[in-house]
Amino acid sequence: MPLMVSDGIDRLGFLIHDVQRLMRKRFEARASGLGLSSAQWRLLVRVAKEAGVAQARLAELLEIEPISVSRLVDRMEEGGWIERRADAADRRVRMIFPTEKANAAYADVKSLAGEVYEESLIGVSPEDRRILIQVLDTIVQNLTDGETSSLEKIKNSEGRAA
Amino acid sequence: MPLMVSDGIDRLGFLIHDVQRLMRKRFEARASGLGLSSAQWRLLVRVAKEAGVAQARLAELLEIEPISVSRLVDRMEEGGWIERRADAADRRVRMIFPTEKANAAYADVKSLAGEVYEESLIGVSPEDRRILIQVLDTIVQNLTDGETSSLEKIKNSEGRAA
DNA sequence: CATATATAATAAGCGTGCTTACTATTCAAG
DNA sequence: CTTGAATAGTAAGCACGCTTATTATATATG
Repeated sequence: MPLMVSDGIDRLGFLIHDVQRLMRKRFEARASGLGLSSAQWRLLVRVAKEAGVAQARLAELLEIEPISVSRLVDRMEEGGWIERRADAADRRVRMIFPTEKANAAYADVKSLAGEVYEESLIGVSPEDRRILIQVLDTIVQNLTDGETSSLEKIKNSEGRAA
Repeated sequence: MPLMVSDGIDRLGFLIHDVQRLMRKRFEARASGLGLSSAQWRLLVRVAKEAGVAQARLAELLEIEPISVSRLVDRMEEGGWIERRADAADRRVRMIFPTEKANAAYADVKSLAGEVYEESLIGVSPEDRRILIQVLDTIVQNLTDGETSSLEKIKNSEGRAA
């Protein structure tokens, strides 16, 4: 018996899930005074970098559905973080701008997120941190392109079975 | 200028979030035929390993709130995956058992999860996989114990300010 | 111009997590 | 036994993701 490796890969999904939940929880505990959730923070980062962006474009950037953006923007508008403005050129479009309040909070929340990351990584070497980020990037890529992967490909080739 | 490293740690939260969402999506696309969501799958793994477990204990194991277990179990009972039984010794307790249907599906879903993990990790060396799991374990530990970390400690010491 | 198709945003309703508040039961103290 | 605290589970209602369907506007084509 060749020393079964038991590398823990079978726990990958559980681990990722736990890490995501714990990091979100920790972040929101810190940012609760500001009234920003982590989802709202993600959106705000995009809007800060690209003021006036349309909701549809935000959905693409955040890789969530337009309806999710719609309701997130609802609450953030109520919270005074962003404002919707009409686009003169295309009346279907709502352009999203950060408010003064958002711009003022931006740096603070950014460093706050950094604190959470540092707490997460206590005891992890710089080299392992580098590998972590690199592997996570790879996973995102593996699961993003294709988007349907082998399953769909099999389905698509079924037409000419014989 | 000493070659700014730009290690991408500032993206850690975004990356973890994306990976979790993409893996869940991929898993649920595969398992949709079975009618099991990833949350239900996580619960089922625990119940399969520890038949008769109480809901409160499940909440501990899964590290979610008892009310979340309650509603998850509601839907899984409706779906015929588990059943609640009364505990003769303590009438407050509902013991959770997997059904035959659950036991039959267990191996299938397990290998299905394994497929998703493998797809995720295409192009990642065994050594980097090992480091990934190890670092994720460390992060969970860092964010779990303490549970409140420095913030609460500061709060607790405020009583004797002067 | 009229009609068909595509796109931007929203509405309705579900799953899974949460917080807060409640009921039922158990257990400890008097 | 009775009172009071702790525990197991649930109810109600919110945030954020989703799917599916609808409305308003743009654009392409007859």
